[in-house]
Amino acid sequence: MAPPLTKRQQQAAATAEQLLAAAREVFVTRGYVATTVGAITEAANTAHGTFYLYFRNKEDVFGRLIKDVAAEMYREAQAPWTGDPFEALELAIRGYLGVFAAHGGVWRCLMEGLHQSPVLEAMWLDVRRPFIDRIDHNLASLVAAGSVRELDTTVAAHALGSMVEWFAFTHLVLGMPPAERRSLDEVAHSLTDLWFNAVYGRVDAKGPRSTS
Amino acid sequence: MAPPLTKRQQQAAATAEQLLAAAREVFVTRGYVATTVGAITEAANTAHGTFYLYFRNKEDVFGRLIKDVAAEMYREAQAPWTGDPFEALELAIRGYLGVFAAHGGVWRCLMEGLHQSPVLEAMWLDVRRPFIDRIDHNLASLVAAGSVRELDTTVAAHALGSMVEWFAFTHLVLGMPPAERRSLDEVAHSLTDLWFNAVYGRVDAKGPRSTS
Amino acid sequence: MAPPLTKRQQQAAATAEQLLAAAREVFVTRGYVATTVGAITEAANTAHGTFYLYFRNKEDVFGRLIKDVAAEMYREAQAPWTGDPFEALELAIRGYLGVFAAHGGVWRCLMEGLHQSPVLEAMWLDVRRPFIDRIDHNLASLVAAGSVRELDTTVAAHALGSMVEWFAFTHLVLGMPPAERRSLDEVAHSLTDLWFNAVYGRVDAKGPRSTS
Amino acid sequence: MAPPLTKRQQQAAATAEQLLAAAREVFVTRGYVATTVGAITEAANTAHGTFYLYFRNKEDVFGRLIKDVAAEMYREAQAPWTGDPFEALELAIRGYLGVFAAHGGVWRCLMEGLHQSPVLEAMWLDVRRPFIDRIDHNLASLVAAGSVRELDTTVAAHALGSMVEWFAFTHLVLGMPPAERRSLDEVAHSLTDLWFNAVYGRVDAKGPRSTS
DNA sequence: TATGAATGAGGCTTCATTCAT
DNA sequence: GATGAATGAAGCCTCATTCAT
Repeated sequence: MAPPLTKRQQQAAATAEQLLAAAREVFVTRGYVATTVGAITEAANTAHGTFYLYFRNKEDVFGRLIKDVAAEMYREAQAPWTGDPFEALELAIRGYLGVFAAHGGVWRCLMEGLHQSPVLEAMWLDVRRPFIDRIDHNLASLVAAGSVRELDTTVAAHALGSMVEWFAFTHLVLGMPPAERRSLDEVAHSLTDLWFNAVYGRVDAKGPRSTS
Repeated sequence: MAPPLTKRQQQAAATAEQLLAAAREVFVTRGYVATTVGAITEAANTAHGTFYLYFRNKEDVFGRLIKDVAAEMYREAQAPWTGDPFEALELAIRGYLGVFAAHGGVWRCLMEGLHQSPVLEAMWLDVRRPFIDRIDHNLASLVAAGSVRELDTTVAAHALGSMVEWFAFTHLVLGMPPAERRSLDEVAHSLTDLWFNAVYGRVDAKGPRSTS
Repeated sequence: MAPPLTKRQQQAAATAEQLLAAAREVFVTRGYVATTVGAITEAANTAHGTFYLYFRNKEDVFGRLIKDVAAEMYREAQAPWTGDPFEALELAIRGYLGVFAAHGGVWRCLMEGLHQSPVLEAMWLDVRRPFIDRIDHNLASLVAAGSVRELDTTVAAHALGSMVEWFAFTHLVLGMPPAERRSLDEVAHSLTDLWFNAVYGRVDAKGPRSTS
Repeated sequence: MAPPLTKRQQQAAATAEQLLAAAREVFVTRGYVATTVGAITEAANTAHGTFYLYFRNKEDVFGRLIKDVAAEMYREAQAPWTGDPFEALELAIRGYLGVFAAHGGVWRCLMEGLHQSPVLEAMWLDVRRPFIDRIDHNLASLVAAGSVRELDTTVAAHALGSMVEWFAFTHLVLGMPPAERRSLDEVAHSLTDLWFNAVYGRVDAKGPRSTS
């Protein structure tokens, strides 16, 4: 099954891995812009030139890292979404926040790199898309089933995704105040509450008075 | 009251203004990282060295710009919030989106610069705070008045603010798809609908199952 | 007579040939300086290191190529030089121009490489020498036979050789204007006319004034 | 008349001159390809970065040098071309050879650089053109006056120019044998003799027999 | 023989910052 | 105040060459 690797190929793979790991390390600690190829090779204990055997440049390594890391993160963040809707949602949001808290450095770097090249921007949007699409799909099912009011599911999916994502970023990565005084569980509960009402709410546009 | 300015001081003030304007221009078109002091002085038609008479470095000018520009933008984005709650909210959100659409370059640069130094990060959070605080305050009033259910108004304020902010950024600045097929008004309406229900919703956690 | 080659030796010879052919190809298309060992091995479909099994470095391969290629070209350019002197000369010159036109890339590279190392310079001069010597020899015969005036045949040989060579290079390789509007035959005729008169001319230094 | 230069401008001009002189020195001794910006600034006793204040890169300095130096050389090589035609021609050729002998290093470098970029190639052709044009023009006058037979003056001008140029290069710069045993005067005389006969010759194409 | 991963020297270019004018 | 020439550190990238497999 596994292609038989020669010793050379193993060596090479190991070097690539070493560089990738070093790159991740350096990116996380110094940020995207401040990271230099020299810093990466130094951390990887390889010659400077070795880097260019495996990557075209900084953007290139970062791109590969994004694909690996971000995909892994969005995956990790996806709870099963079965059983009681509220609980399922809460679990998912809690998972997402957990990932953010655990991989803050990566996330911060990703958010930074995003601005440094159209390629990385596109890459990020690509990695993020499935996450949003999943929300969209779920909302569409609910609307189709008549469980929730008519709504523009695509905009809603992006908006709700953005809510959690940007809240998580500003609080868990940038460390804004509320996060400090509340547990992840409390925050997750609040976010779920908002999301849940935003979706299942029956308040019509003319105001709260008509609420059942 | 105002101390009479000497000719020199007027000159100096004019030069500073010139540099500031040029910096804004350059930051917006090239982005934070790609902007160089040389590009700014060139755009300002001043000598390279003149820059350092007024600013310590790039971070310094940018900091001053943030204070001016971002504050102005968050201010511009604030509708009066009177009359019918839904309409007031919609107006506010619509205003916010409008500002984003109009000043995309500034926002993009702001979001980018944010990641380039702790000082700028703090500055951005400072500029942003009043915007969130205002939401928090409004929510708190509603809760106090019993108009809406009990909720963690601070977390909610951050979450809702994040929702609009990050949605606006990804769509109006990065140009994600939904924005292309919907008018600002439509998007504003959808966001308002979500926000409104999130706040005024009465769906309790155990509820939706019974609504289906 | 020929020592029977082992399988290995055949292999090796084939590889060397492959590299040589690839080198020629690459040199012609990229020029001497721009050619890298990597480009050669890539074109030859061999490992990078294999190159060093057969050549010391770029200069080395190029040297061998010169010997093969340039000698072949100078040979190709030599018409038999029998029969009517003018026609023989014209044929020879026409042949020379033809070779230049056909192998422009090789010449260009040769002329370039020439400047990159004393060794290559000497090599080129060596390859070129027979070509000049032949002219010298022919001129000497003519002088000895009294068919042409006394002249420094060696200088004349170099001068006339240079005339054709450099004209051919500037026009057929660098593409200077006259070449574009004249056929090779026309140019060859003009050159032959000049050469012929230069050699067979009887105009003495004091003469032309009386011809006017 | 002279624009009054401030001290600063004088300084700057001096630096530029320093760099230019250093560049010339380095180019001549190391050749075009082997010359590095670092070597130039070192020779000029300036910081590495200073170079880029005055030139875009190596090609750029070289281009400016060509314009200065080569033009100067072609100019120096132009004798008045009056009085006795043979003597005038001999003088011109002698001057040309003298220039080559004196500025061999520059010429060698020029011939080398020529191959390293289309821009430099074009530049060389431009500098050279007037030299060829002048010959063409003179030949055309002679033909018009009936002093010489009908001939393709343009091709002849290029050919004769090439003869002297390439002979000079191979002998005075590359140091081919004949130059070592003959004085510049002797060589000039031989070249003039060839040129003169090539132009004023009346030998018709069918061979020496019909010569007057 | 052949391979190709690894090395590291070397050249290029940009720019923030200083300082004499 | 304003100028702009000069500096030199810092990053980028390429390649010739070696050597263990």
